[in-house]
Amino acid sequence: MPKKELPKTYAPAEFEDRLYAMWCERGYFTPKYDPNRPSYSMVIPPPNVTGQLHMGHALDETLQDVLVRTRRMQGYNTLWVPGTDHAGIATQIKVEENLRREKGLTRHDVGREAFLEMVWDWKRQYGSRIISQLKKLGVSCDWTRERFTMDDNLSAAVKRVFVTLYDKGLIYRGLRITNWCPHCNTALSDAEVEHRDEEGSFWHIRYPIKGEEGRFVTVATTRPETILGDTAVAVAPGDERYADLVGKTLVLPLVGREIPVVADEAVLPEFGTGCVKITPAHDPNDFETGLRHSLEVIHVIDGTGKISAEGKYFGMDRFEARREIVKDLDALGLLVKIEPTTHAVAHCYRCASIIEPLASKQWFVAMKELAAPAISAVREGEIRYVPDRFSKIYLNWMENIKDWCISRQLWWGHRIPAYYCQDCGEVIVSETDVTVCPKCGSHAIRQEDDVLDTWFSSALWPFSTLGWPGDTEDLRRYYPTSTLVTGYDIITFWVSKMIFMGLEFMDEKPFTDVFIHGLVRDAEGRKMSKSLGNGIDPLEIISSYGADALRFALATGNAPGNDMRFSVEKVESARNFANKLWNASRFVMMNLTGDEELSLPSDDELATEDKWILSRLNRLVLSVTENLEKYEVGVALSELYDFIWDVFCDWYIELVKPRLFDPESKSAAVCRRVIVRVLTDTLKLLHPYMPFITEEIFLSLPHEGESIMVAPYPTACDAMSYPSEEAEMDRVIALIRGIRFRRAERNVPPSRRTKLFIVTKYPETFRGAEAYLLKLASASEIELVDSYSAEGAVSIVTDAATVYIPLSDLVDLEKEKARLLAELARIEGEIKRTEGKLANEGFTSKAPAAVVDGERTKLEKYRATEAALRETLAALK
RNA sequence: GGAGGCAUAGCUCAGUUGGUUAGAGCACUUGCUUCACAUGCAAGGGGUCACAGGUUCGAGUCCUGUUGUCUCCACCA
Repeated sequence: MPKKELPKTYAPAEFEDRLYAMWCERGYFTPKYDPNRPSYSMVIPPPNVTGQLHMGHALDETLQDVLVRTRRMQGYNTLWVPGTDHAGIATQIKVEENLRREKGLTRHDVGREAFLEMVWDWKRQYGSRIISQLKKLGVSCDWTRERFTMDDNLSAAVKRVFVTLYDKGLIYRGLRITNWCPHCNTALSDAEVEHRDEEGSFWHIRYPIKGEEGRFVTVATTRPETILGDTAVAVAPGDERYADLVGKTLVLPLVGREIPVVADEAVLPEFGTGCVKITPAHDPNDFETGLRHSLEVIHVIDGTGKISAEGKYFGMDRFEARREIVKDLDALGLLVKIEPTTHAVAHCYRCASIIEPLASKQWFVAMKELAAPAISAVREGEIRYVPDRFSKIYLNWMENIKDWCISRQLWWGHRIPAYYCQDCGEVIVSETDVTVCPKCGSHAIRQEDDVLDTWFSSALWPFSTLGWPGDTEDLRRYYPTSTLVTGYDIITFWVSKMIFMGLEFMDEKPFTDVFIHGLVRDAEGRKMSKSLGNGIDPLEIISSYGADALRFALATGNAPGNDMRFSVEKVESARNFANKLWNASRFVMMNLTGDEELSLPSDDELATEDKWILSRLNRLVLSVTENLEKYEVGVALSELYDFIWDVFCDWYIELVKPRLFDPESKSAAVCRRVIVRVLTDTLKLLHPYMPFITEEIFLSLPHEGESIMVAPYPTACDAMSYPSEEAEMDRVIALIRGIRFRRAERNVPPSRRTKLFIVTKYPETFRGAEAYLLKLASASEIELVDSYSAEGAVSIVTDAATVYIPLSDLVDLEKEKARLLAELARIEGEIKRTEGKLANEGFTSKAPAAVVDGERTKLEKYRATEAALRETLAALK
């Protein structure tokens, strides 16, 4: 392998795109299936096809890529399926807005066919944008398997599922109150509605009792305009105040309709006036009440939010009508009072319009039967949420589930495969187009106009992307998938639906682990949003700092499931880390001959610090691997950070510089092999997090294989464990730190090198450490002595050694004594505490042996330090 | 109304089944143009782990309550 050199500065823009193109060209992202190896598969949570990459995606994809790249290096058949979602409402609204802006037209002006063609055009134009943005992040999805929820095969899956559920009686069509958005002009599922507390008014209105001149019933309402659709007034069954009213007839003000007073258990006597006006067509509770009392359903507001009831208010906007009606009631003397109140108002999650509850015919999935296995799969641990607390959220929702409204009055989406015979009224549900009525033979067939909820198709994503309803190799190899990575905000929308659909149609869970992460917030903790304008564009971060720095910033410093604050400072810090690694690698390369053997030297050739770093590396491998198994992505990464920066750069490299600067020596040759191994293994561990920089360095180092991406992941082994060398180096490091501290405290300039007199019971260790002390502790000379007169010297006492630095000009005898006494007092405190612990029966008998041993070792060290301190103090007198 | 999260250094956050003297990054102080890196090196200061009880040999960690804060769910007209 020829010697290569890295450019002086870390400039990610110069190699990230090049490396990504190389990986793609070589097909590394596409698994080469080996039946003897286990599979690890994931499906991407499909971003909206017309969307743009935001920080939430960046976090989600980074975490997935970390898992996938690790498994791939570990030798699994690793598949990560990418794709996009057609995102019904979001996409349709975008195209509609475009149409209005450019041509001043609505979708109705151009018609269904032409409009859909426009959406497809839009999709063709912008659908690849989010994909290319994902690629900038470095994600290792198998692009040969890219899917779209409206691909032919995925649409076929949707039809198959719809028809099957319908045939089983689990899909039905019914008149229900649905959340209607007058702006988007469609029904919404409960999940698509956001409730916000708002200031409003409580209007108390009198309804005259028929035949009893001057007697009224007073109702309280927050929506007086719905009075037009009232078909009853209800009171609580046991309410004595109104017991005599039940069964009487009221005359509806402004309308004149006669309506009954009924007793209904849904009424809370203590709330409002205890009398509730019932508007079955425009309120979910009232609808239910209406069913119980066979009340008429009278629509008075249409889908655009305008009054549809004949009469004075016809055609008015609902809020205008409200004002008019209140005014008119007041004029009639029927308005008793207006009470200010706060109440939850439903808004469309897309356009924020106030939702109008509307009774209409919609398609529903009956959820009870489907939910049961989905509940037990999680309850029995077949599917595991990480962190576990999210299973509570899931179960709570699943156990209280209501039927799922799946029809949407949109054009963009999967058109419901139901057909109506115009002649005999037959409803036909079929996977194939229907042109003839099977019942009456009529050709007057019309397909349902509505399309399905977007989540209907994404619920099938884990198996539809693998080829279902076909019987494919991919399904056999990669289903169920291993891990689903997503944010907690989408558990009820999506995760839950995949679970019951997977169990129903595959007879098997769609994934084993659900790894949940939090939301990315801005530096002030606010949600990033377009309207606030506080969003940070991941692509801008990538172009200024590199994808690796962004990935690092997102993957570190927060625990699973917790929200994180994102700031440019974090990215800068990540970039600095990359730069550190870059420069350490440059240093290593500068000192290589380029033809180093990649095997490690034998044990007896290794220096103490070599064994120390190899042993530390071995522990790092173990710990990083274990943490990744537990999805402790952030912990694993911070361990890598500490190892690379503190252990490798600040200590190992500094320790071995003298050896490397004498390139002809045998010792240098040994060191070169060790340092290449340590750096390479560290790069491999880091690669899943920072794929680009690690690849760029890996390829510049002497290496085996053509890419770090497909290099085997390091494994820990006992042969690489050197506990006694670790202990030895720790003694030396502790002493060097002590010397540096005292020198800094005494303001000894770095240029002033000093002789060290060392008293120790580990003479071999410190004789062997002479070179380290000369270099890292600004020593001019080392002498091991049996004792030393402390006068005129600064002393450093550790449990392993006492060092005296003759600095008579800088030493204040009294201060030195006071310092040693303070140190002694502290150590004595520690001894007392530790002794107390060890004298405690309960502790020694109940605590684990390792903990007790730890305390004993500690005590020994304290005692050694105490003895050394006393000796030094004695020598001072 | 129900459920859940969070509360640890000036700031942002780690702290994995309870077990050394509670950690990191940023910020701060001091000293360094040391030939990989000033996007750096060395050293340092800084915490009553929100509060009150409890369990335990031992609690930042487990339990109960209180306070503050955020989020989700929910039809009180």
